[in-house]
This record gives sequence, structure tokens and C-alpha cells, in this order.
Amino acid sequence: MTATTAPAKGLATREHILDHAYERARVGGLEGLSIGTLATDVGMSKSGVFAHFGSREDLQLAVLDAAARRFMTRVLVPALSAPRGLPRLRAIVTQWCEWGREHQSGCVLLTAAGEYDGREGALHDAVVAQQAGWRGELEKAIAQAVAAGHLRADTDAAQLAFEIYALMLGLHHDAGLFGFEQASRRLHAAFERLWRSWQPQRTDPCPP
Amino acid sequence: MTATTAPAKGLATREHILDHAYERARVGGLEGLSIGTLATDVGMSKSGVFAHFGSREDLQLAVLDAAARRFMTRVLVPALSAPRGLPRLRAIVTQWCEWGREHQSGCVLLTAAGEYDGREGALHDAVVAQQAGWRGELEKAIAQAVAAGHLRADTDAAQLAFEIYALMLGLHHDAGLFGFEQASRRLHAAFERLWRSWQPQRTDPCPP
DNA sequence: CAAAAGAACGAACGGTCGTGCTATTTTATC
DNA sequence: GATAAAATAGCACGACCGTTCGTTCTTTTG
Repeated sequence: MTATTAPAKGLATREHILDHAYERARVGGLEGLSIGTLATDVGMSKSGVFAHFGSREDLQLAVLDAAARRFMTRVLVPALSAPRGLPRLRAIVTQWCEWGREHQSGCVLLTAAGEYDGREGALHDAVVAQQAGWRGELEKAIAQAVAAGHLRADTDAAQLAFEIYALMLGLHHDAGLFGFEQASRRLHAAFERLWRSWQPQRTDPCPP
Repeated sequence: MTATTAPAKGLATREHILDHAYERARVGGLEGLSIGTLATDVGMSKSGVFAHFGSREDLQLAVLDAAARRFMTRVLVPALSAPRGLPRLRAIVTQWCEWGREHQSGCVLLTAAGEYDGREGALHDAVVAQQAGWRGELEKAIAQAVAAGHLRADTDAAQLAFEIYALMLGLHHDAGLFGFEQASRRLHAAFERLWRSWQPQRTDPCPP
């Protein structure tokens, strides 16, 4: 009870269940998650799995949270080792694209956004919070790039974040339907154009 | 049997069922469609509804097809009255945006793309065909704008179509999560920048 | 070692699912 | 109006759903 060292052996299986649930949710979405099939996956009984979460909705929330943590660990954290400003922003995009490559079969966060955007409830709120949080991180990185003089001083951070996010949605969409490689090429071409149109000043034309 | 005039009274109810199914699918997706709840909606028995389609998958295919027809009627057809080239392309975007406003609670085509992009089967194939078809229409309109000299001669139609589509995905995403008006403003700002960066020649800088 | 706590099982519940059957009613044709 | 055909209802089925409950096995604690 004093929680001396690490008695929680059951927490490990909970994590193990979440691993399988995450993989299932990538393909079928959070709405497609079923405790029965999940129990078969991990080799447990339905009630055994159920006991770890208390309800299906809590399971879905746990999977969503796990997905968000994985995303941050895989995309944001590595990018933080790049210097502030445009390099870090580009690193974020690069890592994000890698995330997309590893999640061609479906991304839980994006699927969830589509599943709960029109509804209301705990899932909806969690999705909105997660998306707003990530958008905030994007805008922060953009603001730093503006402050460092890597982007035009009049840059609308929210606007640029929207456009970046839209391109990543395009990547995911096209990758799922027409193949990742083609989509990836289009994405990079679009970003090249995007960075150019937000760069601080035209250096090439008409030197006075 | 010779199909003289129009004996099919049952076709009308089939269309009536599809209307309700379409509305349901907007919120819950094609995967969330259930024959039981649909039957309650239209005030019929489950088996009565079922008989019109023969299987749930055929119902889903019918709804997908109905959605595609509505989209074309609502977006492409009105835009065809605009003159070829950039005006028509911009009309497409405008109508598409209106479509987005009317489908904030969810668009069947986009939801279906997310639901079946990783799987395989008749639904997947139908979604891919629908998406590829629409992308083709976009590229055709772009090619006409290039031919008319409204866009740069070296324009990659597929690339521009990708970027347009990505922005519309951004609109749908943000509209569902953060509200349509804000998303719409961001979309228009993005398009303004987009058209400018693809316009045929720089008219303003450094006249020789 | 004994006792308390935690983890997992197995069976069962009420529901809903899609899908077949067989009647019954409605519609169209002669 | 009689008759054939189409449309719909009613019922039942097996399967799966999330959830609850009581029991058993394992682990930790005193």
C-alpha cells in the first residue's frame, strides 16, 4: 500500500493490452474496437480484459491517449533536438512524414478525429483537446521560427499551421488510396513551395 | 415485362431509404450503418428494407454511389457553367467549399475514404474508383486552365490537384473540430496564396 | 505460514447485428 | 374485377456485442 518498489504486475498486462488495442484501432478505428476480439488477440478472457478498463469507452480513451503519447514521442521529441526556428519546424515535418510512412494502414489520431468530430461525449472532447494541443505545438514552433527571422515577420502562425496540417492530411489520404511513395513526393514538392512563399524576404529578384 | 412506362413504384421507396441512409452515414459512416435503425428511420421493417438491397454491403455501395452522384451534382455540374480555365477551377473550389459548409456533420465520401483505405473488398475498390475519378476531374480542369494560359505552362496538374485536395481536407478537418467559419477563413487565405504561386508569370517585380 | 489483495477466468445476461424464410398486403396488368 | 407480380411484414436463427457476477488462481503483505 505504501507503494514501495514496483508491485504493479498487472499494469504490464494493461500496457500489453493497449499495444494490441492500438494496432487494432489503427485499422478499424476506435469505434471498431471490440473487447471480444481484443481479448482473443492478447490470449485472455473478455472479462479479464474488461476489468482493466471498466468500460469500453474508457478503453477507447486509453487507446487515444496512448496514441497521442506515441505521436509526441515519435514526432515532437526527436524534432526538439534540432535548433529552434525553421530547422526545428522542418524537423517536425520530416518526423511527421516518417510517422505517416509507419502508419499507412491508418493513424488512430486521424481516424478518431473523423469518427468523433460530429458527435459529443468524452471521446469527442478528448479528440478536440488532443488536436488543439498538437496544433498549439505547431504554432509554437512557427512562432519561434518567426522570432528567429526564419519566416516573414507578418506570418500568421495559426494560418501556416493550418496549411501544414492540411498537407499532412493530404499525405495520409493519398497514401492510403494511391500509395505512400507517390503521395510523399507530392508532399515534399508542396512543402518546398510552401516554405518559399513564407520565407522572410525575396533575396533573388531585382537587386537594387 | 416490356417495361412500358414506369411501373416501378418500389424504386421510389428505395430512393427514400437511400435518403435516410445517406443522412445516417454522414454522421456514423458507412460502417456505422445498421439495417435495423435505418428501418426504424423510414418506418419499415428490417426485412422490408433489407429486400431492397440484398445485403448490407450492397446497401453501403448504394449509399456511396448516391453520395458520389450528389457530390457531382452539387459541385461539378454548377461549376461547369463557368468558362473553362481558372474561372471554372475557382468555381469548383467555391462549390466544393459550399458542399463542405452543408456537410459539417460529416461527408460520406471523406469518411468512407478513411474507413476503407487500409482494407480490401468491394467498398475499398469503390472508394478508390470514386476518389480517382474526382481527382481526374480536378486535373482536367487544371489542364484546361493551363491550356488557356491562366496557370503556368509547366504546371503539374496532379501536383496542384493534390494541394487543392489537401486544403479541402484541412477545411473539413478543422470545421469538424474547431468550427466552420474559422476553417473557411483559413482555407480562403490559403487558396489566395496558392493561386498566386501558380499564376503564369510574375507581372510585378523588376521590369527590365 | 497465514491472510489479504489482485488478476484472470467462465458463464450468463439482455441487446443488436445481418440474414434467411414464409405469409400477407399492395400494386400493376390484362 | 380477376390474376400475376412485386413489395412489405413477421418471425426465427446464429453470432457477436458490452457488461455483470461469482469463482479460482496468483501474488503480495503482515
